[in-house]
Amino acid sequence: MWAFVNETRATILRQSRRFGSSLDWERLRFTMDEVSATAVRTAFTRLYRDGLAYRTEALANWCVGCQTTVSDLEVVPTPEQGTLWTIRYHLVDEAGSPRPDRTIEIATTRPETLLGDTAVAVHPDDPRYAGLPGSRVLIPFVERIVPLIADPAVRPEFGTGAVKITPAHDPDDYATGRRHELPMINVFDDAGRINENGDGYAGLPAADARRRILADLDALGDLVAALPHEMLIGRCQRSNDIIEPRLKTQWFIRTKPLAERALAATRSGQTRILPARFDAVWEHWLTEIRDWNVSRQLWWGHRIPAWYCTDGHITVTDDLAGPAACDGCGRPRADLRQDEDIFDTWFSSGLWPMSTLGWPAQTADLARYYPGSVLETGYDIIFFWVARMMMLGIHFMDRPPFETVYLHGMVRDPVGKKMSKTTGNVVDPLEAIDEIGADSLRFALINGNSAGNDQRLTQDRLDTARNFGNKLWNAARFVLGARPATIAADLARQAPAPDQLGPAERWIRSRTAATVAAVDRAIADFALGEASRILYEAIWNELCDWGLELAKVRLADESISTAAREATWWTLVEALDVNLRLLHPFMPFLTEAIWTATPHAPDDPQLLIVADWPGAASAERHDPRAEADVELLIDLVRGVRNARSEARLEPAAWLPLDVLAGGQASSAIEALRPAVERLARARPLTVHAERSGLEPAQAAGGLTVIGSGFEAVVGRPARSGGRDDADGRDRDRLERELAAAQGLLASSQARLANPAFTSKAPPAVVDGARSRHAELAEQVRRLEERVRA
RNA sequence: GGGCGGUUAGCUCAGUUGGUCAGAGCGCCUCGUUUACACCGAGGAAGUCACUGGUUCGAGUCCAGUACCGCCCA
Repeated sequence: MWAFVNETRATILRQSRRFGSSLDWERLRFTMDEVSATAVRTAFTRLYRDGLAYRTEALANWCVGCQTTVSDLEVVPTPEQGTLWTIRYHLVDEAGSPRPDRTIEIATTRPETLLGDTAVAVHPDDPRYAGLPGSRVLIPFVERIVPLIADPAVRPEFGTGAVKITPAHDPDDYATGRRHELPMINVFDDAGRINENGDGYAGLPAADARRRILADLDALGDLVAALPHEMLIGRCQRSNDIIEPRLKTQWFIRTKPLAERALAATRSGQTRILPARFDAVWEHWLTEIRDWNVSRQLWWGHRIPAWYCTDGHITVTDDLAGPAACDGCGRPRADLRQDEDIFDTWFSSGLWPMSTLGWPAQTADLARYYPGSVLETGYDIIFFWVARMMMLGIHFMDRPPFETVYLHGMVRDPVGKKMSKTTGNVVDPLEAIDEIGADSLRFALINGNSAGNDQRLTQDRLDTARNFGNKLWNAARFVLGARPATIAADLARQAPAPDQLGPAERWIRSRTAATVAAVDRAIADFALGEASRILYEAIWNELCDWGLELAKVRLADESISTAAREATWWTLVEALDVNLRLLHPFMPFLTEAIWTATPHAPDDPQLLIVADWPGAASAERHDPRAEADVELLIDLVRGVRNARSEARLEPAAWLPLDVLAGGQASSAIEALRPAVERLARARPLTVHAERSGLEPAQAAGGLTVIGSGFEAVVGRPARSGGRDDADGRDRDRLERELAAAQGLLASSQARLANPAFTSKAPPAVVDGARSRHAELAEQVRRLEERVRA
């Protein structure tokens, strides 16, 4: 057994390590460790003394395959096609003799259990059976005379409306039996065969007994009908064997008082469950909770520390050496017999938040780390584990074990099926990591996901994550390789000189600060998928697509000062540094590797994993002006690229660009002139303050680009003549743009024309709509002009 | 039977206080080997946000109901 444990443990640890789990490995624990044994014994002993653990004979779920009882949670109701038999029972007279003329037909799906019948029941208001309750019925074969009772739990519409009652083998019948104080007769043995109470059928497996009994009933003429019947069969979650409810003497935990405190903790907010919708599940389950059967007839586990003497006294002790004598009569240890059973594994698991910290000893660890802040686990384990940790933690520590319970969904296979070893659709983490890397697997799992929802793990997702890692790696390679020769390779990271920053640099810093704020907010909300998406976009679409491209222009610009080029580079290093810190929890290996190669500030640690999280300092870098300037550049560049592409002009050609722009737009373009030139492949670039400046280029057949705050004309290549259809395509493009803009303008018009909108909507929204409207109107005007020209 | 979740572009999925929210990745179409990256770059096409009604100036987003899929509990 320990060999198996060690092997499994090694696998789990290897997976965790390779997956990059950042854990305190010194605190590694296994529920069978000795520390845990003490905790288990102590907990049980205290529960017993508090009257919360008791031993009784009650109906338990018996798994023939596993040879143990299991908890209600481990019984899976499975729809199966069965048969509903109608059987005729004979009533008896006062002398106990059967009366052939008086019979009652009962319906059952399990005829073999009639050997354990101790009553027949009908609904008290069922007119068909009026007057019958109080009479007596003969159970065939075992020749037992049992009462015919009335009980409101009987469903008149089921079968004949009369049912046999087998309290030892059915939960409903058990309840009925308790209400009517019926005898409970167990007719099965541990192997699922009929026992000595089954008279002539003793020794037969249940299925055989059923066949024999049906045949015998038929021979007597008392098998009335057999109809197909869809029913729920309880099957063992572990072995899939049919669960046989049986009477067993077991230890139970009285859960009501424990559950109440667990509920109080979530209701008061002392512990919060995320996503909040699981509150309802939690409430329902803990409200309806039944006592917890903790006895298991397995040989591997924590043995129940209860001893019995021949008089039936019970001695429970947390002393690992066992009791010295019987608590009840003082009989010596030698006369005591320890309970054969062990505890349900969830009993020791339920103590986890305490036992791992040394409880019951009042250790420093316990004082320091209990309660923990967040428990993160799958929603399928809320009852099994979360509820038990909460109940036991609160009972023993007076405080719930965690402040937040964060529940995630299941990872499913590409077609949405639950991964299972028997289906063979499991993704082996180690294989996936070998193939694609731990960071990719981590990122894929986090990225496409929202809280508490299941997700499919597909190759696409893994590829996307890997490509992202590759993108970042190459971006970092570029940044590190672009270091100006004037900066020593081993120089400590320094902030870029503020007076050397251009709009592009200020834009990067501003956007990076925004990323920090957005990621912080998402993480605070436990929106981890959202956080990863923010980083994906920030790194790929902002830093790489524009930040690096803009920086390239300056870094290569010999006409600006060395100090300016250095500032640009330090800006990139800073942006990289911040993004690496933010991304580290998601992709620890890659970010650590890159960061190691990146210049560090003097007070930085050696490793990223212990480096500070980007803080408030970055928030001060918010720069609306720079953002507006670069947004204008992006609009302009995109517009030009679009026009050129739609007209199918030679991509590599350098074409003249005339831009009409005033005020801030004009100075933004001037400040970013080399960038606009290079990114729009525009040369010469001329900025005009007057509309007439565009006329020559337009007259020469240039492509018009209209954006918000500017209008531009891309010069046509000189040699385009003959069968070139660029004119037509360009006109098509402008007409499409015009149609789209007119559509937007019309709806904007309609909205503003509605007095209810202008009077009731918040002023900020109305103002926004108005300026948007003005912008659209301006664009439409310009487009119309061009289309008509 | 009760409860919950889902239904958004061909596919897989985001969209957290109702107002630039109609998005992303992949796929698809057209280009492209400008010294970070073809695991890439530029451009493009593509959705009556399941359906019906309601609340609201305004609904993918809130409410009610319906249909289908899935899960949990009995």
